[in-house]
Amino acid sequence: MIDLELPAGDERIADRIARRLQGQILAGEIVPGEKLPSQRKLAGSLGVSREAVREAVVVLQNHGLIETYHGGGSFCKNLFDGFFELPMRDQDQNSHNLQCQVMEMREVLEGEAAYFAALRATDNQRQRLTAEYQRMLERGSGETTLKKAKADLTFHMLIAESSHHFIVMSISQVLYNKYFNAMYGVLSKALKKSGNYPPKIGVQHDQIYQAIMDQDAGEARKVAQQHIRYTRDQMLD
Amino acid sequence: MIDLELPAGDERIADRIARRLQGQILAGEIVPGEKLPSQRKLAGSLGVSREAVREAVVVLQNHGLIETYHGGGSFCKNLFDGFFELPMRDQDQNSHNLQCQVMEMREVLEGEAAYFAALRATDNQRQRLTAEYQRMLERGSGETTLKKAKADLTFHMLIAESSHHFIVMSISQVLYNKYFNAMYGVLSKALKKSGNYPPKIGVQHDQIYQAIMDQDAGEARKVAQQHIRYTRDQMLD
DNA sequence: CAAGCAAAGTGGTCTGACCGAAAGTGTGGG
DNA sequence: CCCACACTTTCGGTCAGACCACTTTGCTTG
Repeated sequence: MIDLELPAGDERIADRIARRLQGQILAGEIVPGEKLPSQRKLAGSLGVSREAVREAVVVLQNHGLIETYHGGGSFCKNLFDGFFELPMRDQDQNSHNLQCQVMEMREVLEGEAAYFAALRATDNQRQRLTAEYQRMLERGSGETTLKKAKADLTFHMLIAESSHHFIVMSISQVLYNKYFNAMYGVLSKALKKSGNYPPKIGVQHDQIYQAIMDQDAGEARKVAQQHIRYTRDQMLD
Repeated sequence: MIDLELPAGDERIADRIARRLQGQILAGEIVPGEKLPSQRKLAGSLGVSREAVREAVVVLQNHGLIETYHGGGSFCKNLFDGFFELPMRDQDQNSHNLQCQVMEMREVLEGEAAYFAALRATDNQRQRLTAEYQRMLERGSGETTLKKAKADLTFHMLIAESSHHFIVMSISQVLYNKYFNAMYGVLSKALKKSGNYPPKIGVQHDQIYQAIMDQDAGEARKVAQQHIRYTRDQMLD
């Protein structure tokens, strides 16, 4: 029986197993495509119950490290397989719902961020905003959706920082960090609908940029909200 | 026994349960911080084994939606917890700057909360809102400022819950829990200026209440924002 | 009213079992 | 010799019941 008592004893056994297997995968002891030992064998060799192993398997599934087939076994996943199909997975009602909620929050949040950024952005932040905006213009097309999404995120995050508003910034960070996938999904949907990056989005980015530069806070809020609302509408059927 | 056969039958039961619970969380049926039914009760009410429920719980844990404690139960997690951590002493809560920012955030946040509450509040929530509103009316004066602040908080939190908007609810909770002192400070200042509880606040509460009851979402947002803006103005010198 | 203790509630783990799907095995006929 | 078919084994999915450890609750007692 293999010992896995190394970590603190107050950790769930399933998590210890999951960590152990994940370590083996990352260390290359288990190669992508390779079949894992059956749950019963793992349970036996580790000296734990099968349920503990099963919960560990669920953890690794959710981490995207393994795939299991009823009657077939569990297999180490190639992390690059399906890497480019990420946006369309999770097309269930829940993720659609979450995407809606994120965009609804962004509408007011980025409105405020733009408002305060117009009022309080420092010269340095104005320069960085200009630089980032130029980069977005130059690259324009010919980029992957993912890169566009990241550029979009950087632009909006810069605005949030420029707002000098602790709470707006904090919420923006959480939203961007935790729900990037949801936002990315929105962008993908919008892209698939209109064929390519809607030119209107470029115009809206320009309006936001100009309003902030002109220190026209009210206008900045208005166009920022319009921008998010437009993106959200693109997503809806 | 509750039916969860809706999705394709080839999906694991645990995933169906996880999706169901996630839906309830996003829809605001389970509020951040709220305790979930015990695994045994869930298993019983859904007509499945406890192991299936346990695996669903593991899924939601990995999604960061719930937290479970040995012997304590599982709780819906507030995803925004811990992100507003900033070295902040208690007296900082009285800083003019922070109070301003809290009220600025509240203005948009409670606007949205009222908007969605008008659209989606359940009958039960309408009743509770009515009851709470009645209590505020009856007690009117003769209370300490602290109690008024708490009643105010309860009223607004009830609206946030009625929004059935996971993100709006989460942010409201964090704001109310973390910055209650700051909000209390605002109210104190307003009180000291005008001598007593401004009657206009009562009128505004009534407007918000009525708009939600009338399911007039746009009006609800407008008057809620006016209410916060008015309170904030009272605070300013 | 407070402190301490017993009971109930709850998650964590184990055992054993059955089902259906997939994979492996052997046998028969071409 | 190879292929097709049926049988057996293996495997994951689900269920039932049990026991342990920890937390919460509530009641008793000082």
